[in-house]
Amino acid sequence: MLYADAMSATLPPPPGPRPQLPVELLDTLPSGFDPVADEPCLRADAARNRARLLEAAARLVAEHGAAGVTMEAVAAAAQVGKGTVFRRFGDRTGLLMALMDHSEKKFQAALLSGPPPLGPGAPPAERLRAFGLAMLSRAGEELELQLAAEPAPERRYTVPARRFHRAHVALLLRQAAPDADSELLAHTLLSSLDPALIHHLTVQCGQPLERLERAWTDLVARTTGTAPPE
Amino acid sequence: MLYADAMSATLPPPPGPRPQLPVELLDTLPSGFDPVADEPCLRADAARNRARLLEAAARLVAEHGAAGVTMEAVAAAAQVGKGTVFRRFGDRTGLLMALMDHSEKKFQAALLSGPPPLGPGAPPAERLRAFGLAMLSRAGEELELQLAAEPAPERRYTVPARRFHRAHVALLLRQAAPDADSELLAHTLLSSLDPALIHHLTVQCGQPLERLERAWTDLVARTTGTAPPE
DNA sequence: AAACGAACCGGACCGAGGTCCGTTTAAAGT
DNA sequence: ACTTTAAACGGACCTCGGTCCGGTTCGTTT
Repeated sequence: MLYADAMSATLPPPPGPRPQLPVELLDTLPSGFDPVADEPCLRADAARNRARLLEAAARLVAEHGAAGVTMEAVAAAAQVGKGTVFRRFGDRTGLLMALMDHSEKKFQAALLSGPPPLGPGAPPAERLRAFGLAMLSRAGEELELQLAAEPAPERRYTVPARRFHRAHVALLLRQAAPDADSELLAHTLLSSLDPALIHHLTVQCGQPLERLERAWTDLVARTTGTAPPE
Repeated sequence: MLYADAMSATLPPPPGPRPQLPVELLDTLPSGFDPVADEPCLRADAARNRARLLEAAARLVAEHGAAGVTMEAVAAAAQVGKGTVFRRFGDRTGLLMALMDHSEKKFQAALLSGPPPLGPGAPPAERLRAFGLAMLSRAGEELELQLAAEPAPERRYTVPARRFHRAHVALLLRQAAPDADSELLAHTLLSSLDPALIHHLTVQCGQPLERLERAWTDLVARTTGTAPPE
């Protein structure tokens, strides 16, 4: 199942060789859990600092907004050296994405094994519709973080979370629109849920979320050729 | 005509009040041309430095790629102070976009008054198709620059060039798919021509441009409900 | 021609992301 | 307990985008 690949960690294993084990659930599970991958098995101090850093970062977001999350500030707030932040999260984007990891993993779980129509059980077109609505709803909550966490253009489409979403949408499309290029069409559909676009439409243009929801529903109907639900 | 608005200059007039005159063609015309707008009427030294800077920037792109275009390097190469670069172009993104202005203006002219199917005269769905193919072709040429010129997420959808494209696509959609939310659908269609996506698919995934072209054609057909041209 | 003011110039300066490398330390082996 | 080693640490350091402000220049007005 190619889902597994996309489920992988936010941060690519930076140092050392790593036996392939894509699924990483480190901070929802007791440390030392994973019997195969050793990447999540951080040294005691490293794990402690990682937790500290995430907590500090979250606090900074709450207090000063995402723009206030400076690598130096996070390091200071966690009483840790700056280098440690970069070693753990790679770069600012990595840190911000790690901050959203919980929410993302929960979402992915809902897609894979939650109740329909988001999870399996509903017809593909309807699951697609539910997917978009869920994404819009998520954006409503952590839009600022999603914006701030946007990686450089060259990396944007290789972010694990996005690859997962793409694989999910492509899978549904393959069933709902068998004659289309589901891979590329998945890209297109996902693009219309881009946080930057949502921000532009809602915050900058003052459009209500409902309009975006209607547009998504309509888009799904058009591309899959199914009739829109009234 | 709401085209006019989107045709406006790459850089918003930073200092002083400006009588509304949207169309700006400054560097294709002798300076001092515009009888209404005074923004393009730069002082002699300013105009000279602007030209120097653009030339220097273009040379740097040619020699070291877009990544080599450092504001300081450009300033040095143009034998000009760093502050001057920022005064003229606002920021790095502004400079890079100015570098693409010629090509963009030509493209816009082709859309507005060029020969069909890109220009007026062809049925809307076909013009849409031509638009996407033209965008893909353009991306093939100056992809690197387009990537480097990508603005921050909050500004991405307010860039004049993009607003123009959006208005154009929305106009065509209003005819080709009257029952859709043409504004939002325009956003969606445009997103699938995003330089970052094109880069990802062609450079990183090695997909041939033809596949993207087919996907675009198919997408237009699906969303407008018209039959795809065989 | 002289004076005037707005626009422009330039480079010192700042903040933030990211790198580097000498030092420390956790944990595995003896 | 002692050695060893790979990993983690931390903060000095670098680069680059962006700001600021005192000095200069262009174009105009009298």
